[in-house]
Amino acid sequence: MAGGTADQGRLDLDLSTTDPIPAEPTGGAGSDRLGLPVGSRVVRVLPDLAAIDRPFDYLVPPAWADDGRGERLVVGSRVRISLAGRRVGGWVLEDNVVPPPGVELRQLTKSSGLGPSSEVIDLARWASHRWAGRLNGLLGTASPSNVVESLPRPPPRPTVQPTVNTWGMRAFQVQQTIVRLPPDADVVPLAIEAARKGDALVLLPTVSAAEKMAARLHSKGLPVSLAQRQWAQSASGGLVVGSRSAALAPVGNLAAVVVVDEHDENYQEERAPTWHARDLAIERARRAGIPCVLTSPSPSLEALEWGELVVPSRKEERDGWPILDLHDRRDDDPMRSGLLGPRLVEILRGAEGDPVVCVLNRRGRSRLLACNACGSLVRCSEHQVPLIQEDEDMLSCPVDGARRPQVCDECGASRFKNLRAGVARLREELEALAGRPALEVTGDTDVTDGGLTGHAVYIGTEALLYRVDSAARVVFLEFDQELLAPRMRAAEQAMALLIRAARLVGGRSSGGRLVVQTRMPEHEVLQAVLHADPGRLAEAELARRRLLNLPPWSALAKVSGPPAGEFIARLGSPDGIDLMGPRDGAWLVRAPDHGRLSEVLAAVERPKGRLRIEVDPPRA
DNA sequence: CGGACAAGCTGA
DNA sequence: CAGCTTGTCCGG
Repeated sequence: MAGGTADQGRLDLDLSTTDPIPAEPTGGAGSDRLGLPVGSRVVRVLPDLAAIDRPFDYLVPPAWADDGRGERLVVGSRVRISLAGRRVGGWVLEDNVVPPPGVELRQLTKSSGLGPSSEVIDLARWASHRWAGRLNGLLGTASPSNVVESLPRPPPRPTVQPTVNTWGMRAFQVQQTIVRLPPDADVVPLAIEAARKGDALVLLPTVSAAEKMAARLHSKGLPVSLAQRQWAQSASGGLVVGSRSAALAPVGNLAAVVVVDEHDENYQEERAPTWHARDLAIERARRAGIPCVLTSPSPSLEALEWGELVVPSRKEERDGWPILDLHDRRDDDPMRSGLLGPRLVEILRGAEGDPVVCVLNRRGRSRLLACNACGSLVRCSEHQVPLIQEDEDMLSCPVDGARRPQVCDECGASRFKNLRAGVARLREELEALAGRPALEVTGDTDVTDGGLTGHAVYIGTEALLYRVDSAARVVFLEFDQELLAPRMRAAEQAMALLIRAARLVGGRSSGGRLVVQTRMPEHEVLQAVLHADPGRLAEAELARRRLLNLPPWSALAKVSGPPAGEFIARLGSPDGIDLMGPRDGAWLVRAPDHGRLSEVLAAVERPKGRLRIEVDPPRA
């Protein structure tokens, strides 16, 4: 991203730098001065090499003008170039440029077919600035995996009946809508409504969800293509369905965008740049002036801030959430009960149906302590996170390291119980209690295509929720570590787990029931599910973030890697920017908004080395 | 990224 | 000081 902002007043330390000279807007006059044949065509090409984020100029071979290749070569086209003696791929970023004087141009080696449109390239440029990363990775995501020489004929416009669904109709009445749908709601009507607008993009959090959606829309006679596999067909038009990467897919004449389950963390790229498909979809729709509809059972704060909330009827929403059984572990004898509360016995024996899926997250190293006398969790009164027992009688806060004596805030007792237990032993206890075998599912348990079947009781981490297709009951053995995880989005992430589980058991109208063992039954995540009212979570979370000046009230970036200190030093202390850290070698940069954050990050000359910048850090 | 070249390290 | 390793620079 050479396009640094001029108003940042970056010092020119070295006047002899050979930055690429921007093309003169005056056109190709004076090419004789460069020793080029008059009329030669020069294009600016970005190499497809991870380490190079700078374009180079190449001559279009004159012979291409005669055989049609020259005409097909446009901004976005994939080409092969010779760079520093080897052949690499690249994208044409600009056409008819005036090369900087004094360099001997090489010719393009080969034309490799179509690439992203200039609209998508501009969108990718925006994203590379927004998430402070390189352009070529985004262009790779936006490009076909094989050479596409031409596009198929656009599909005929389907004739689609308007939906009779109330929220389906309301969704597209304004340009920016977030539709809050219960977990068991079917979003096909929204996709169909989008198809009525014209060519449309439908995003889902995973490839398999996208495949299922595509199959269903196809069976309704709609012209569907999967963005991942059918680049050319997507580019020709129709309904384009895909996961995160589809935010950059070509779509004929894009007329509407739908993002299903926008709260899902799969929409964010894990590697830097940590771009978010929901935000990219929003920006894409905004630029095109077309409607964008997001859906979620529990919309993110970002989505709520962005669009107009559409809510189904109270009855429809309530029926679509399962019943939540809260097992308050504070009532249990803290000396004797482990992770298996007394009320689980009947469920594990199958009295309420099979299969029973038991979830226990072992992520995180910190132990969870509960008071032996009153059963309350031991946590920091300031940061609300669980305290860690460091030595015999001192507790420390993982957020700021403050230490305090080992005394229960609630009742003054000083003996605590470690709530974490070995999972292998837990399975045995589970089997003993259930009176039948239980299957432990770990990351490397093999799963047949259709998901796990054939067992009555499963135990595993949250990954289990992605391995099983349906369940009679999902039991969260220890949910408090999710609620209290020392991460900004812990509550939303805990909610996402419950949504996932809700889909396995179905809505209350069809008998769906979740079981959560907790010592915090009043927590807003649990209350929101209990009352099938996600607004309770959003309201509490928004207030909490406001208090701490966290997103969406501000914008964050995490800077890490060996050169992070140098980067932060070069950043200085610009207006409105807070620096926090270092913590484990990483700094947090906070700005009032993303515009300012991106601007500040782009103004710093990056020190060399493995610097990692995560805008909207997923684990902050 | 990967090649070119320069600057450091080692061993007789 | 040759011969090798490690680091830095740069590509049209």
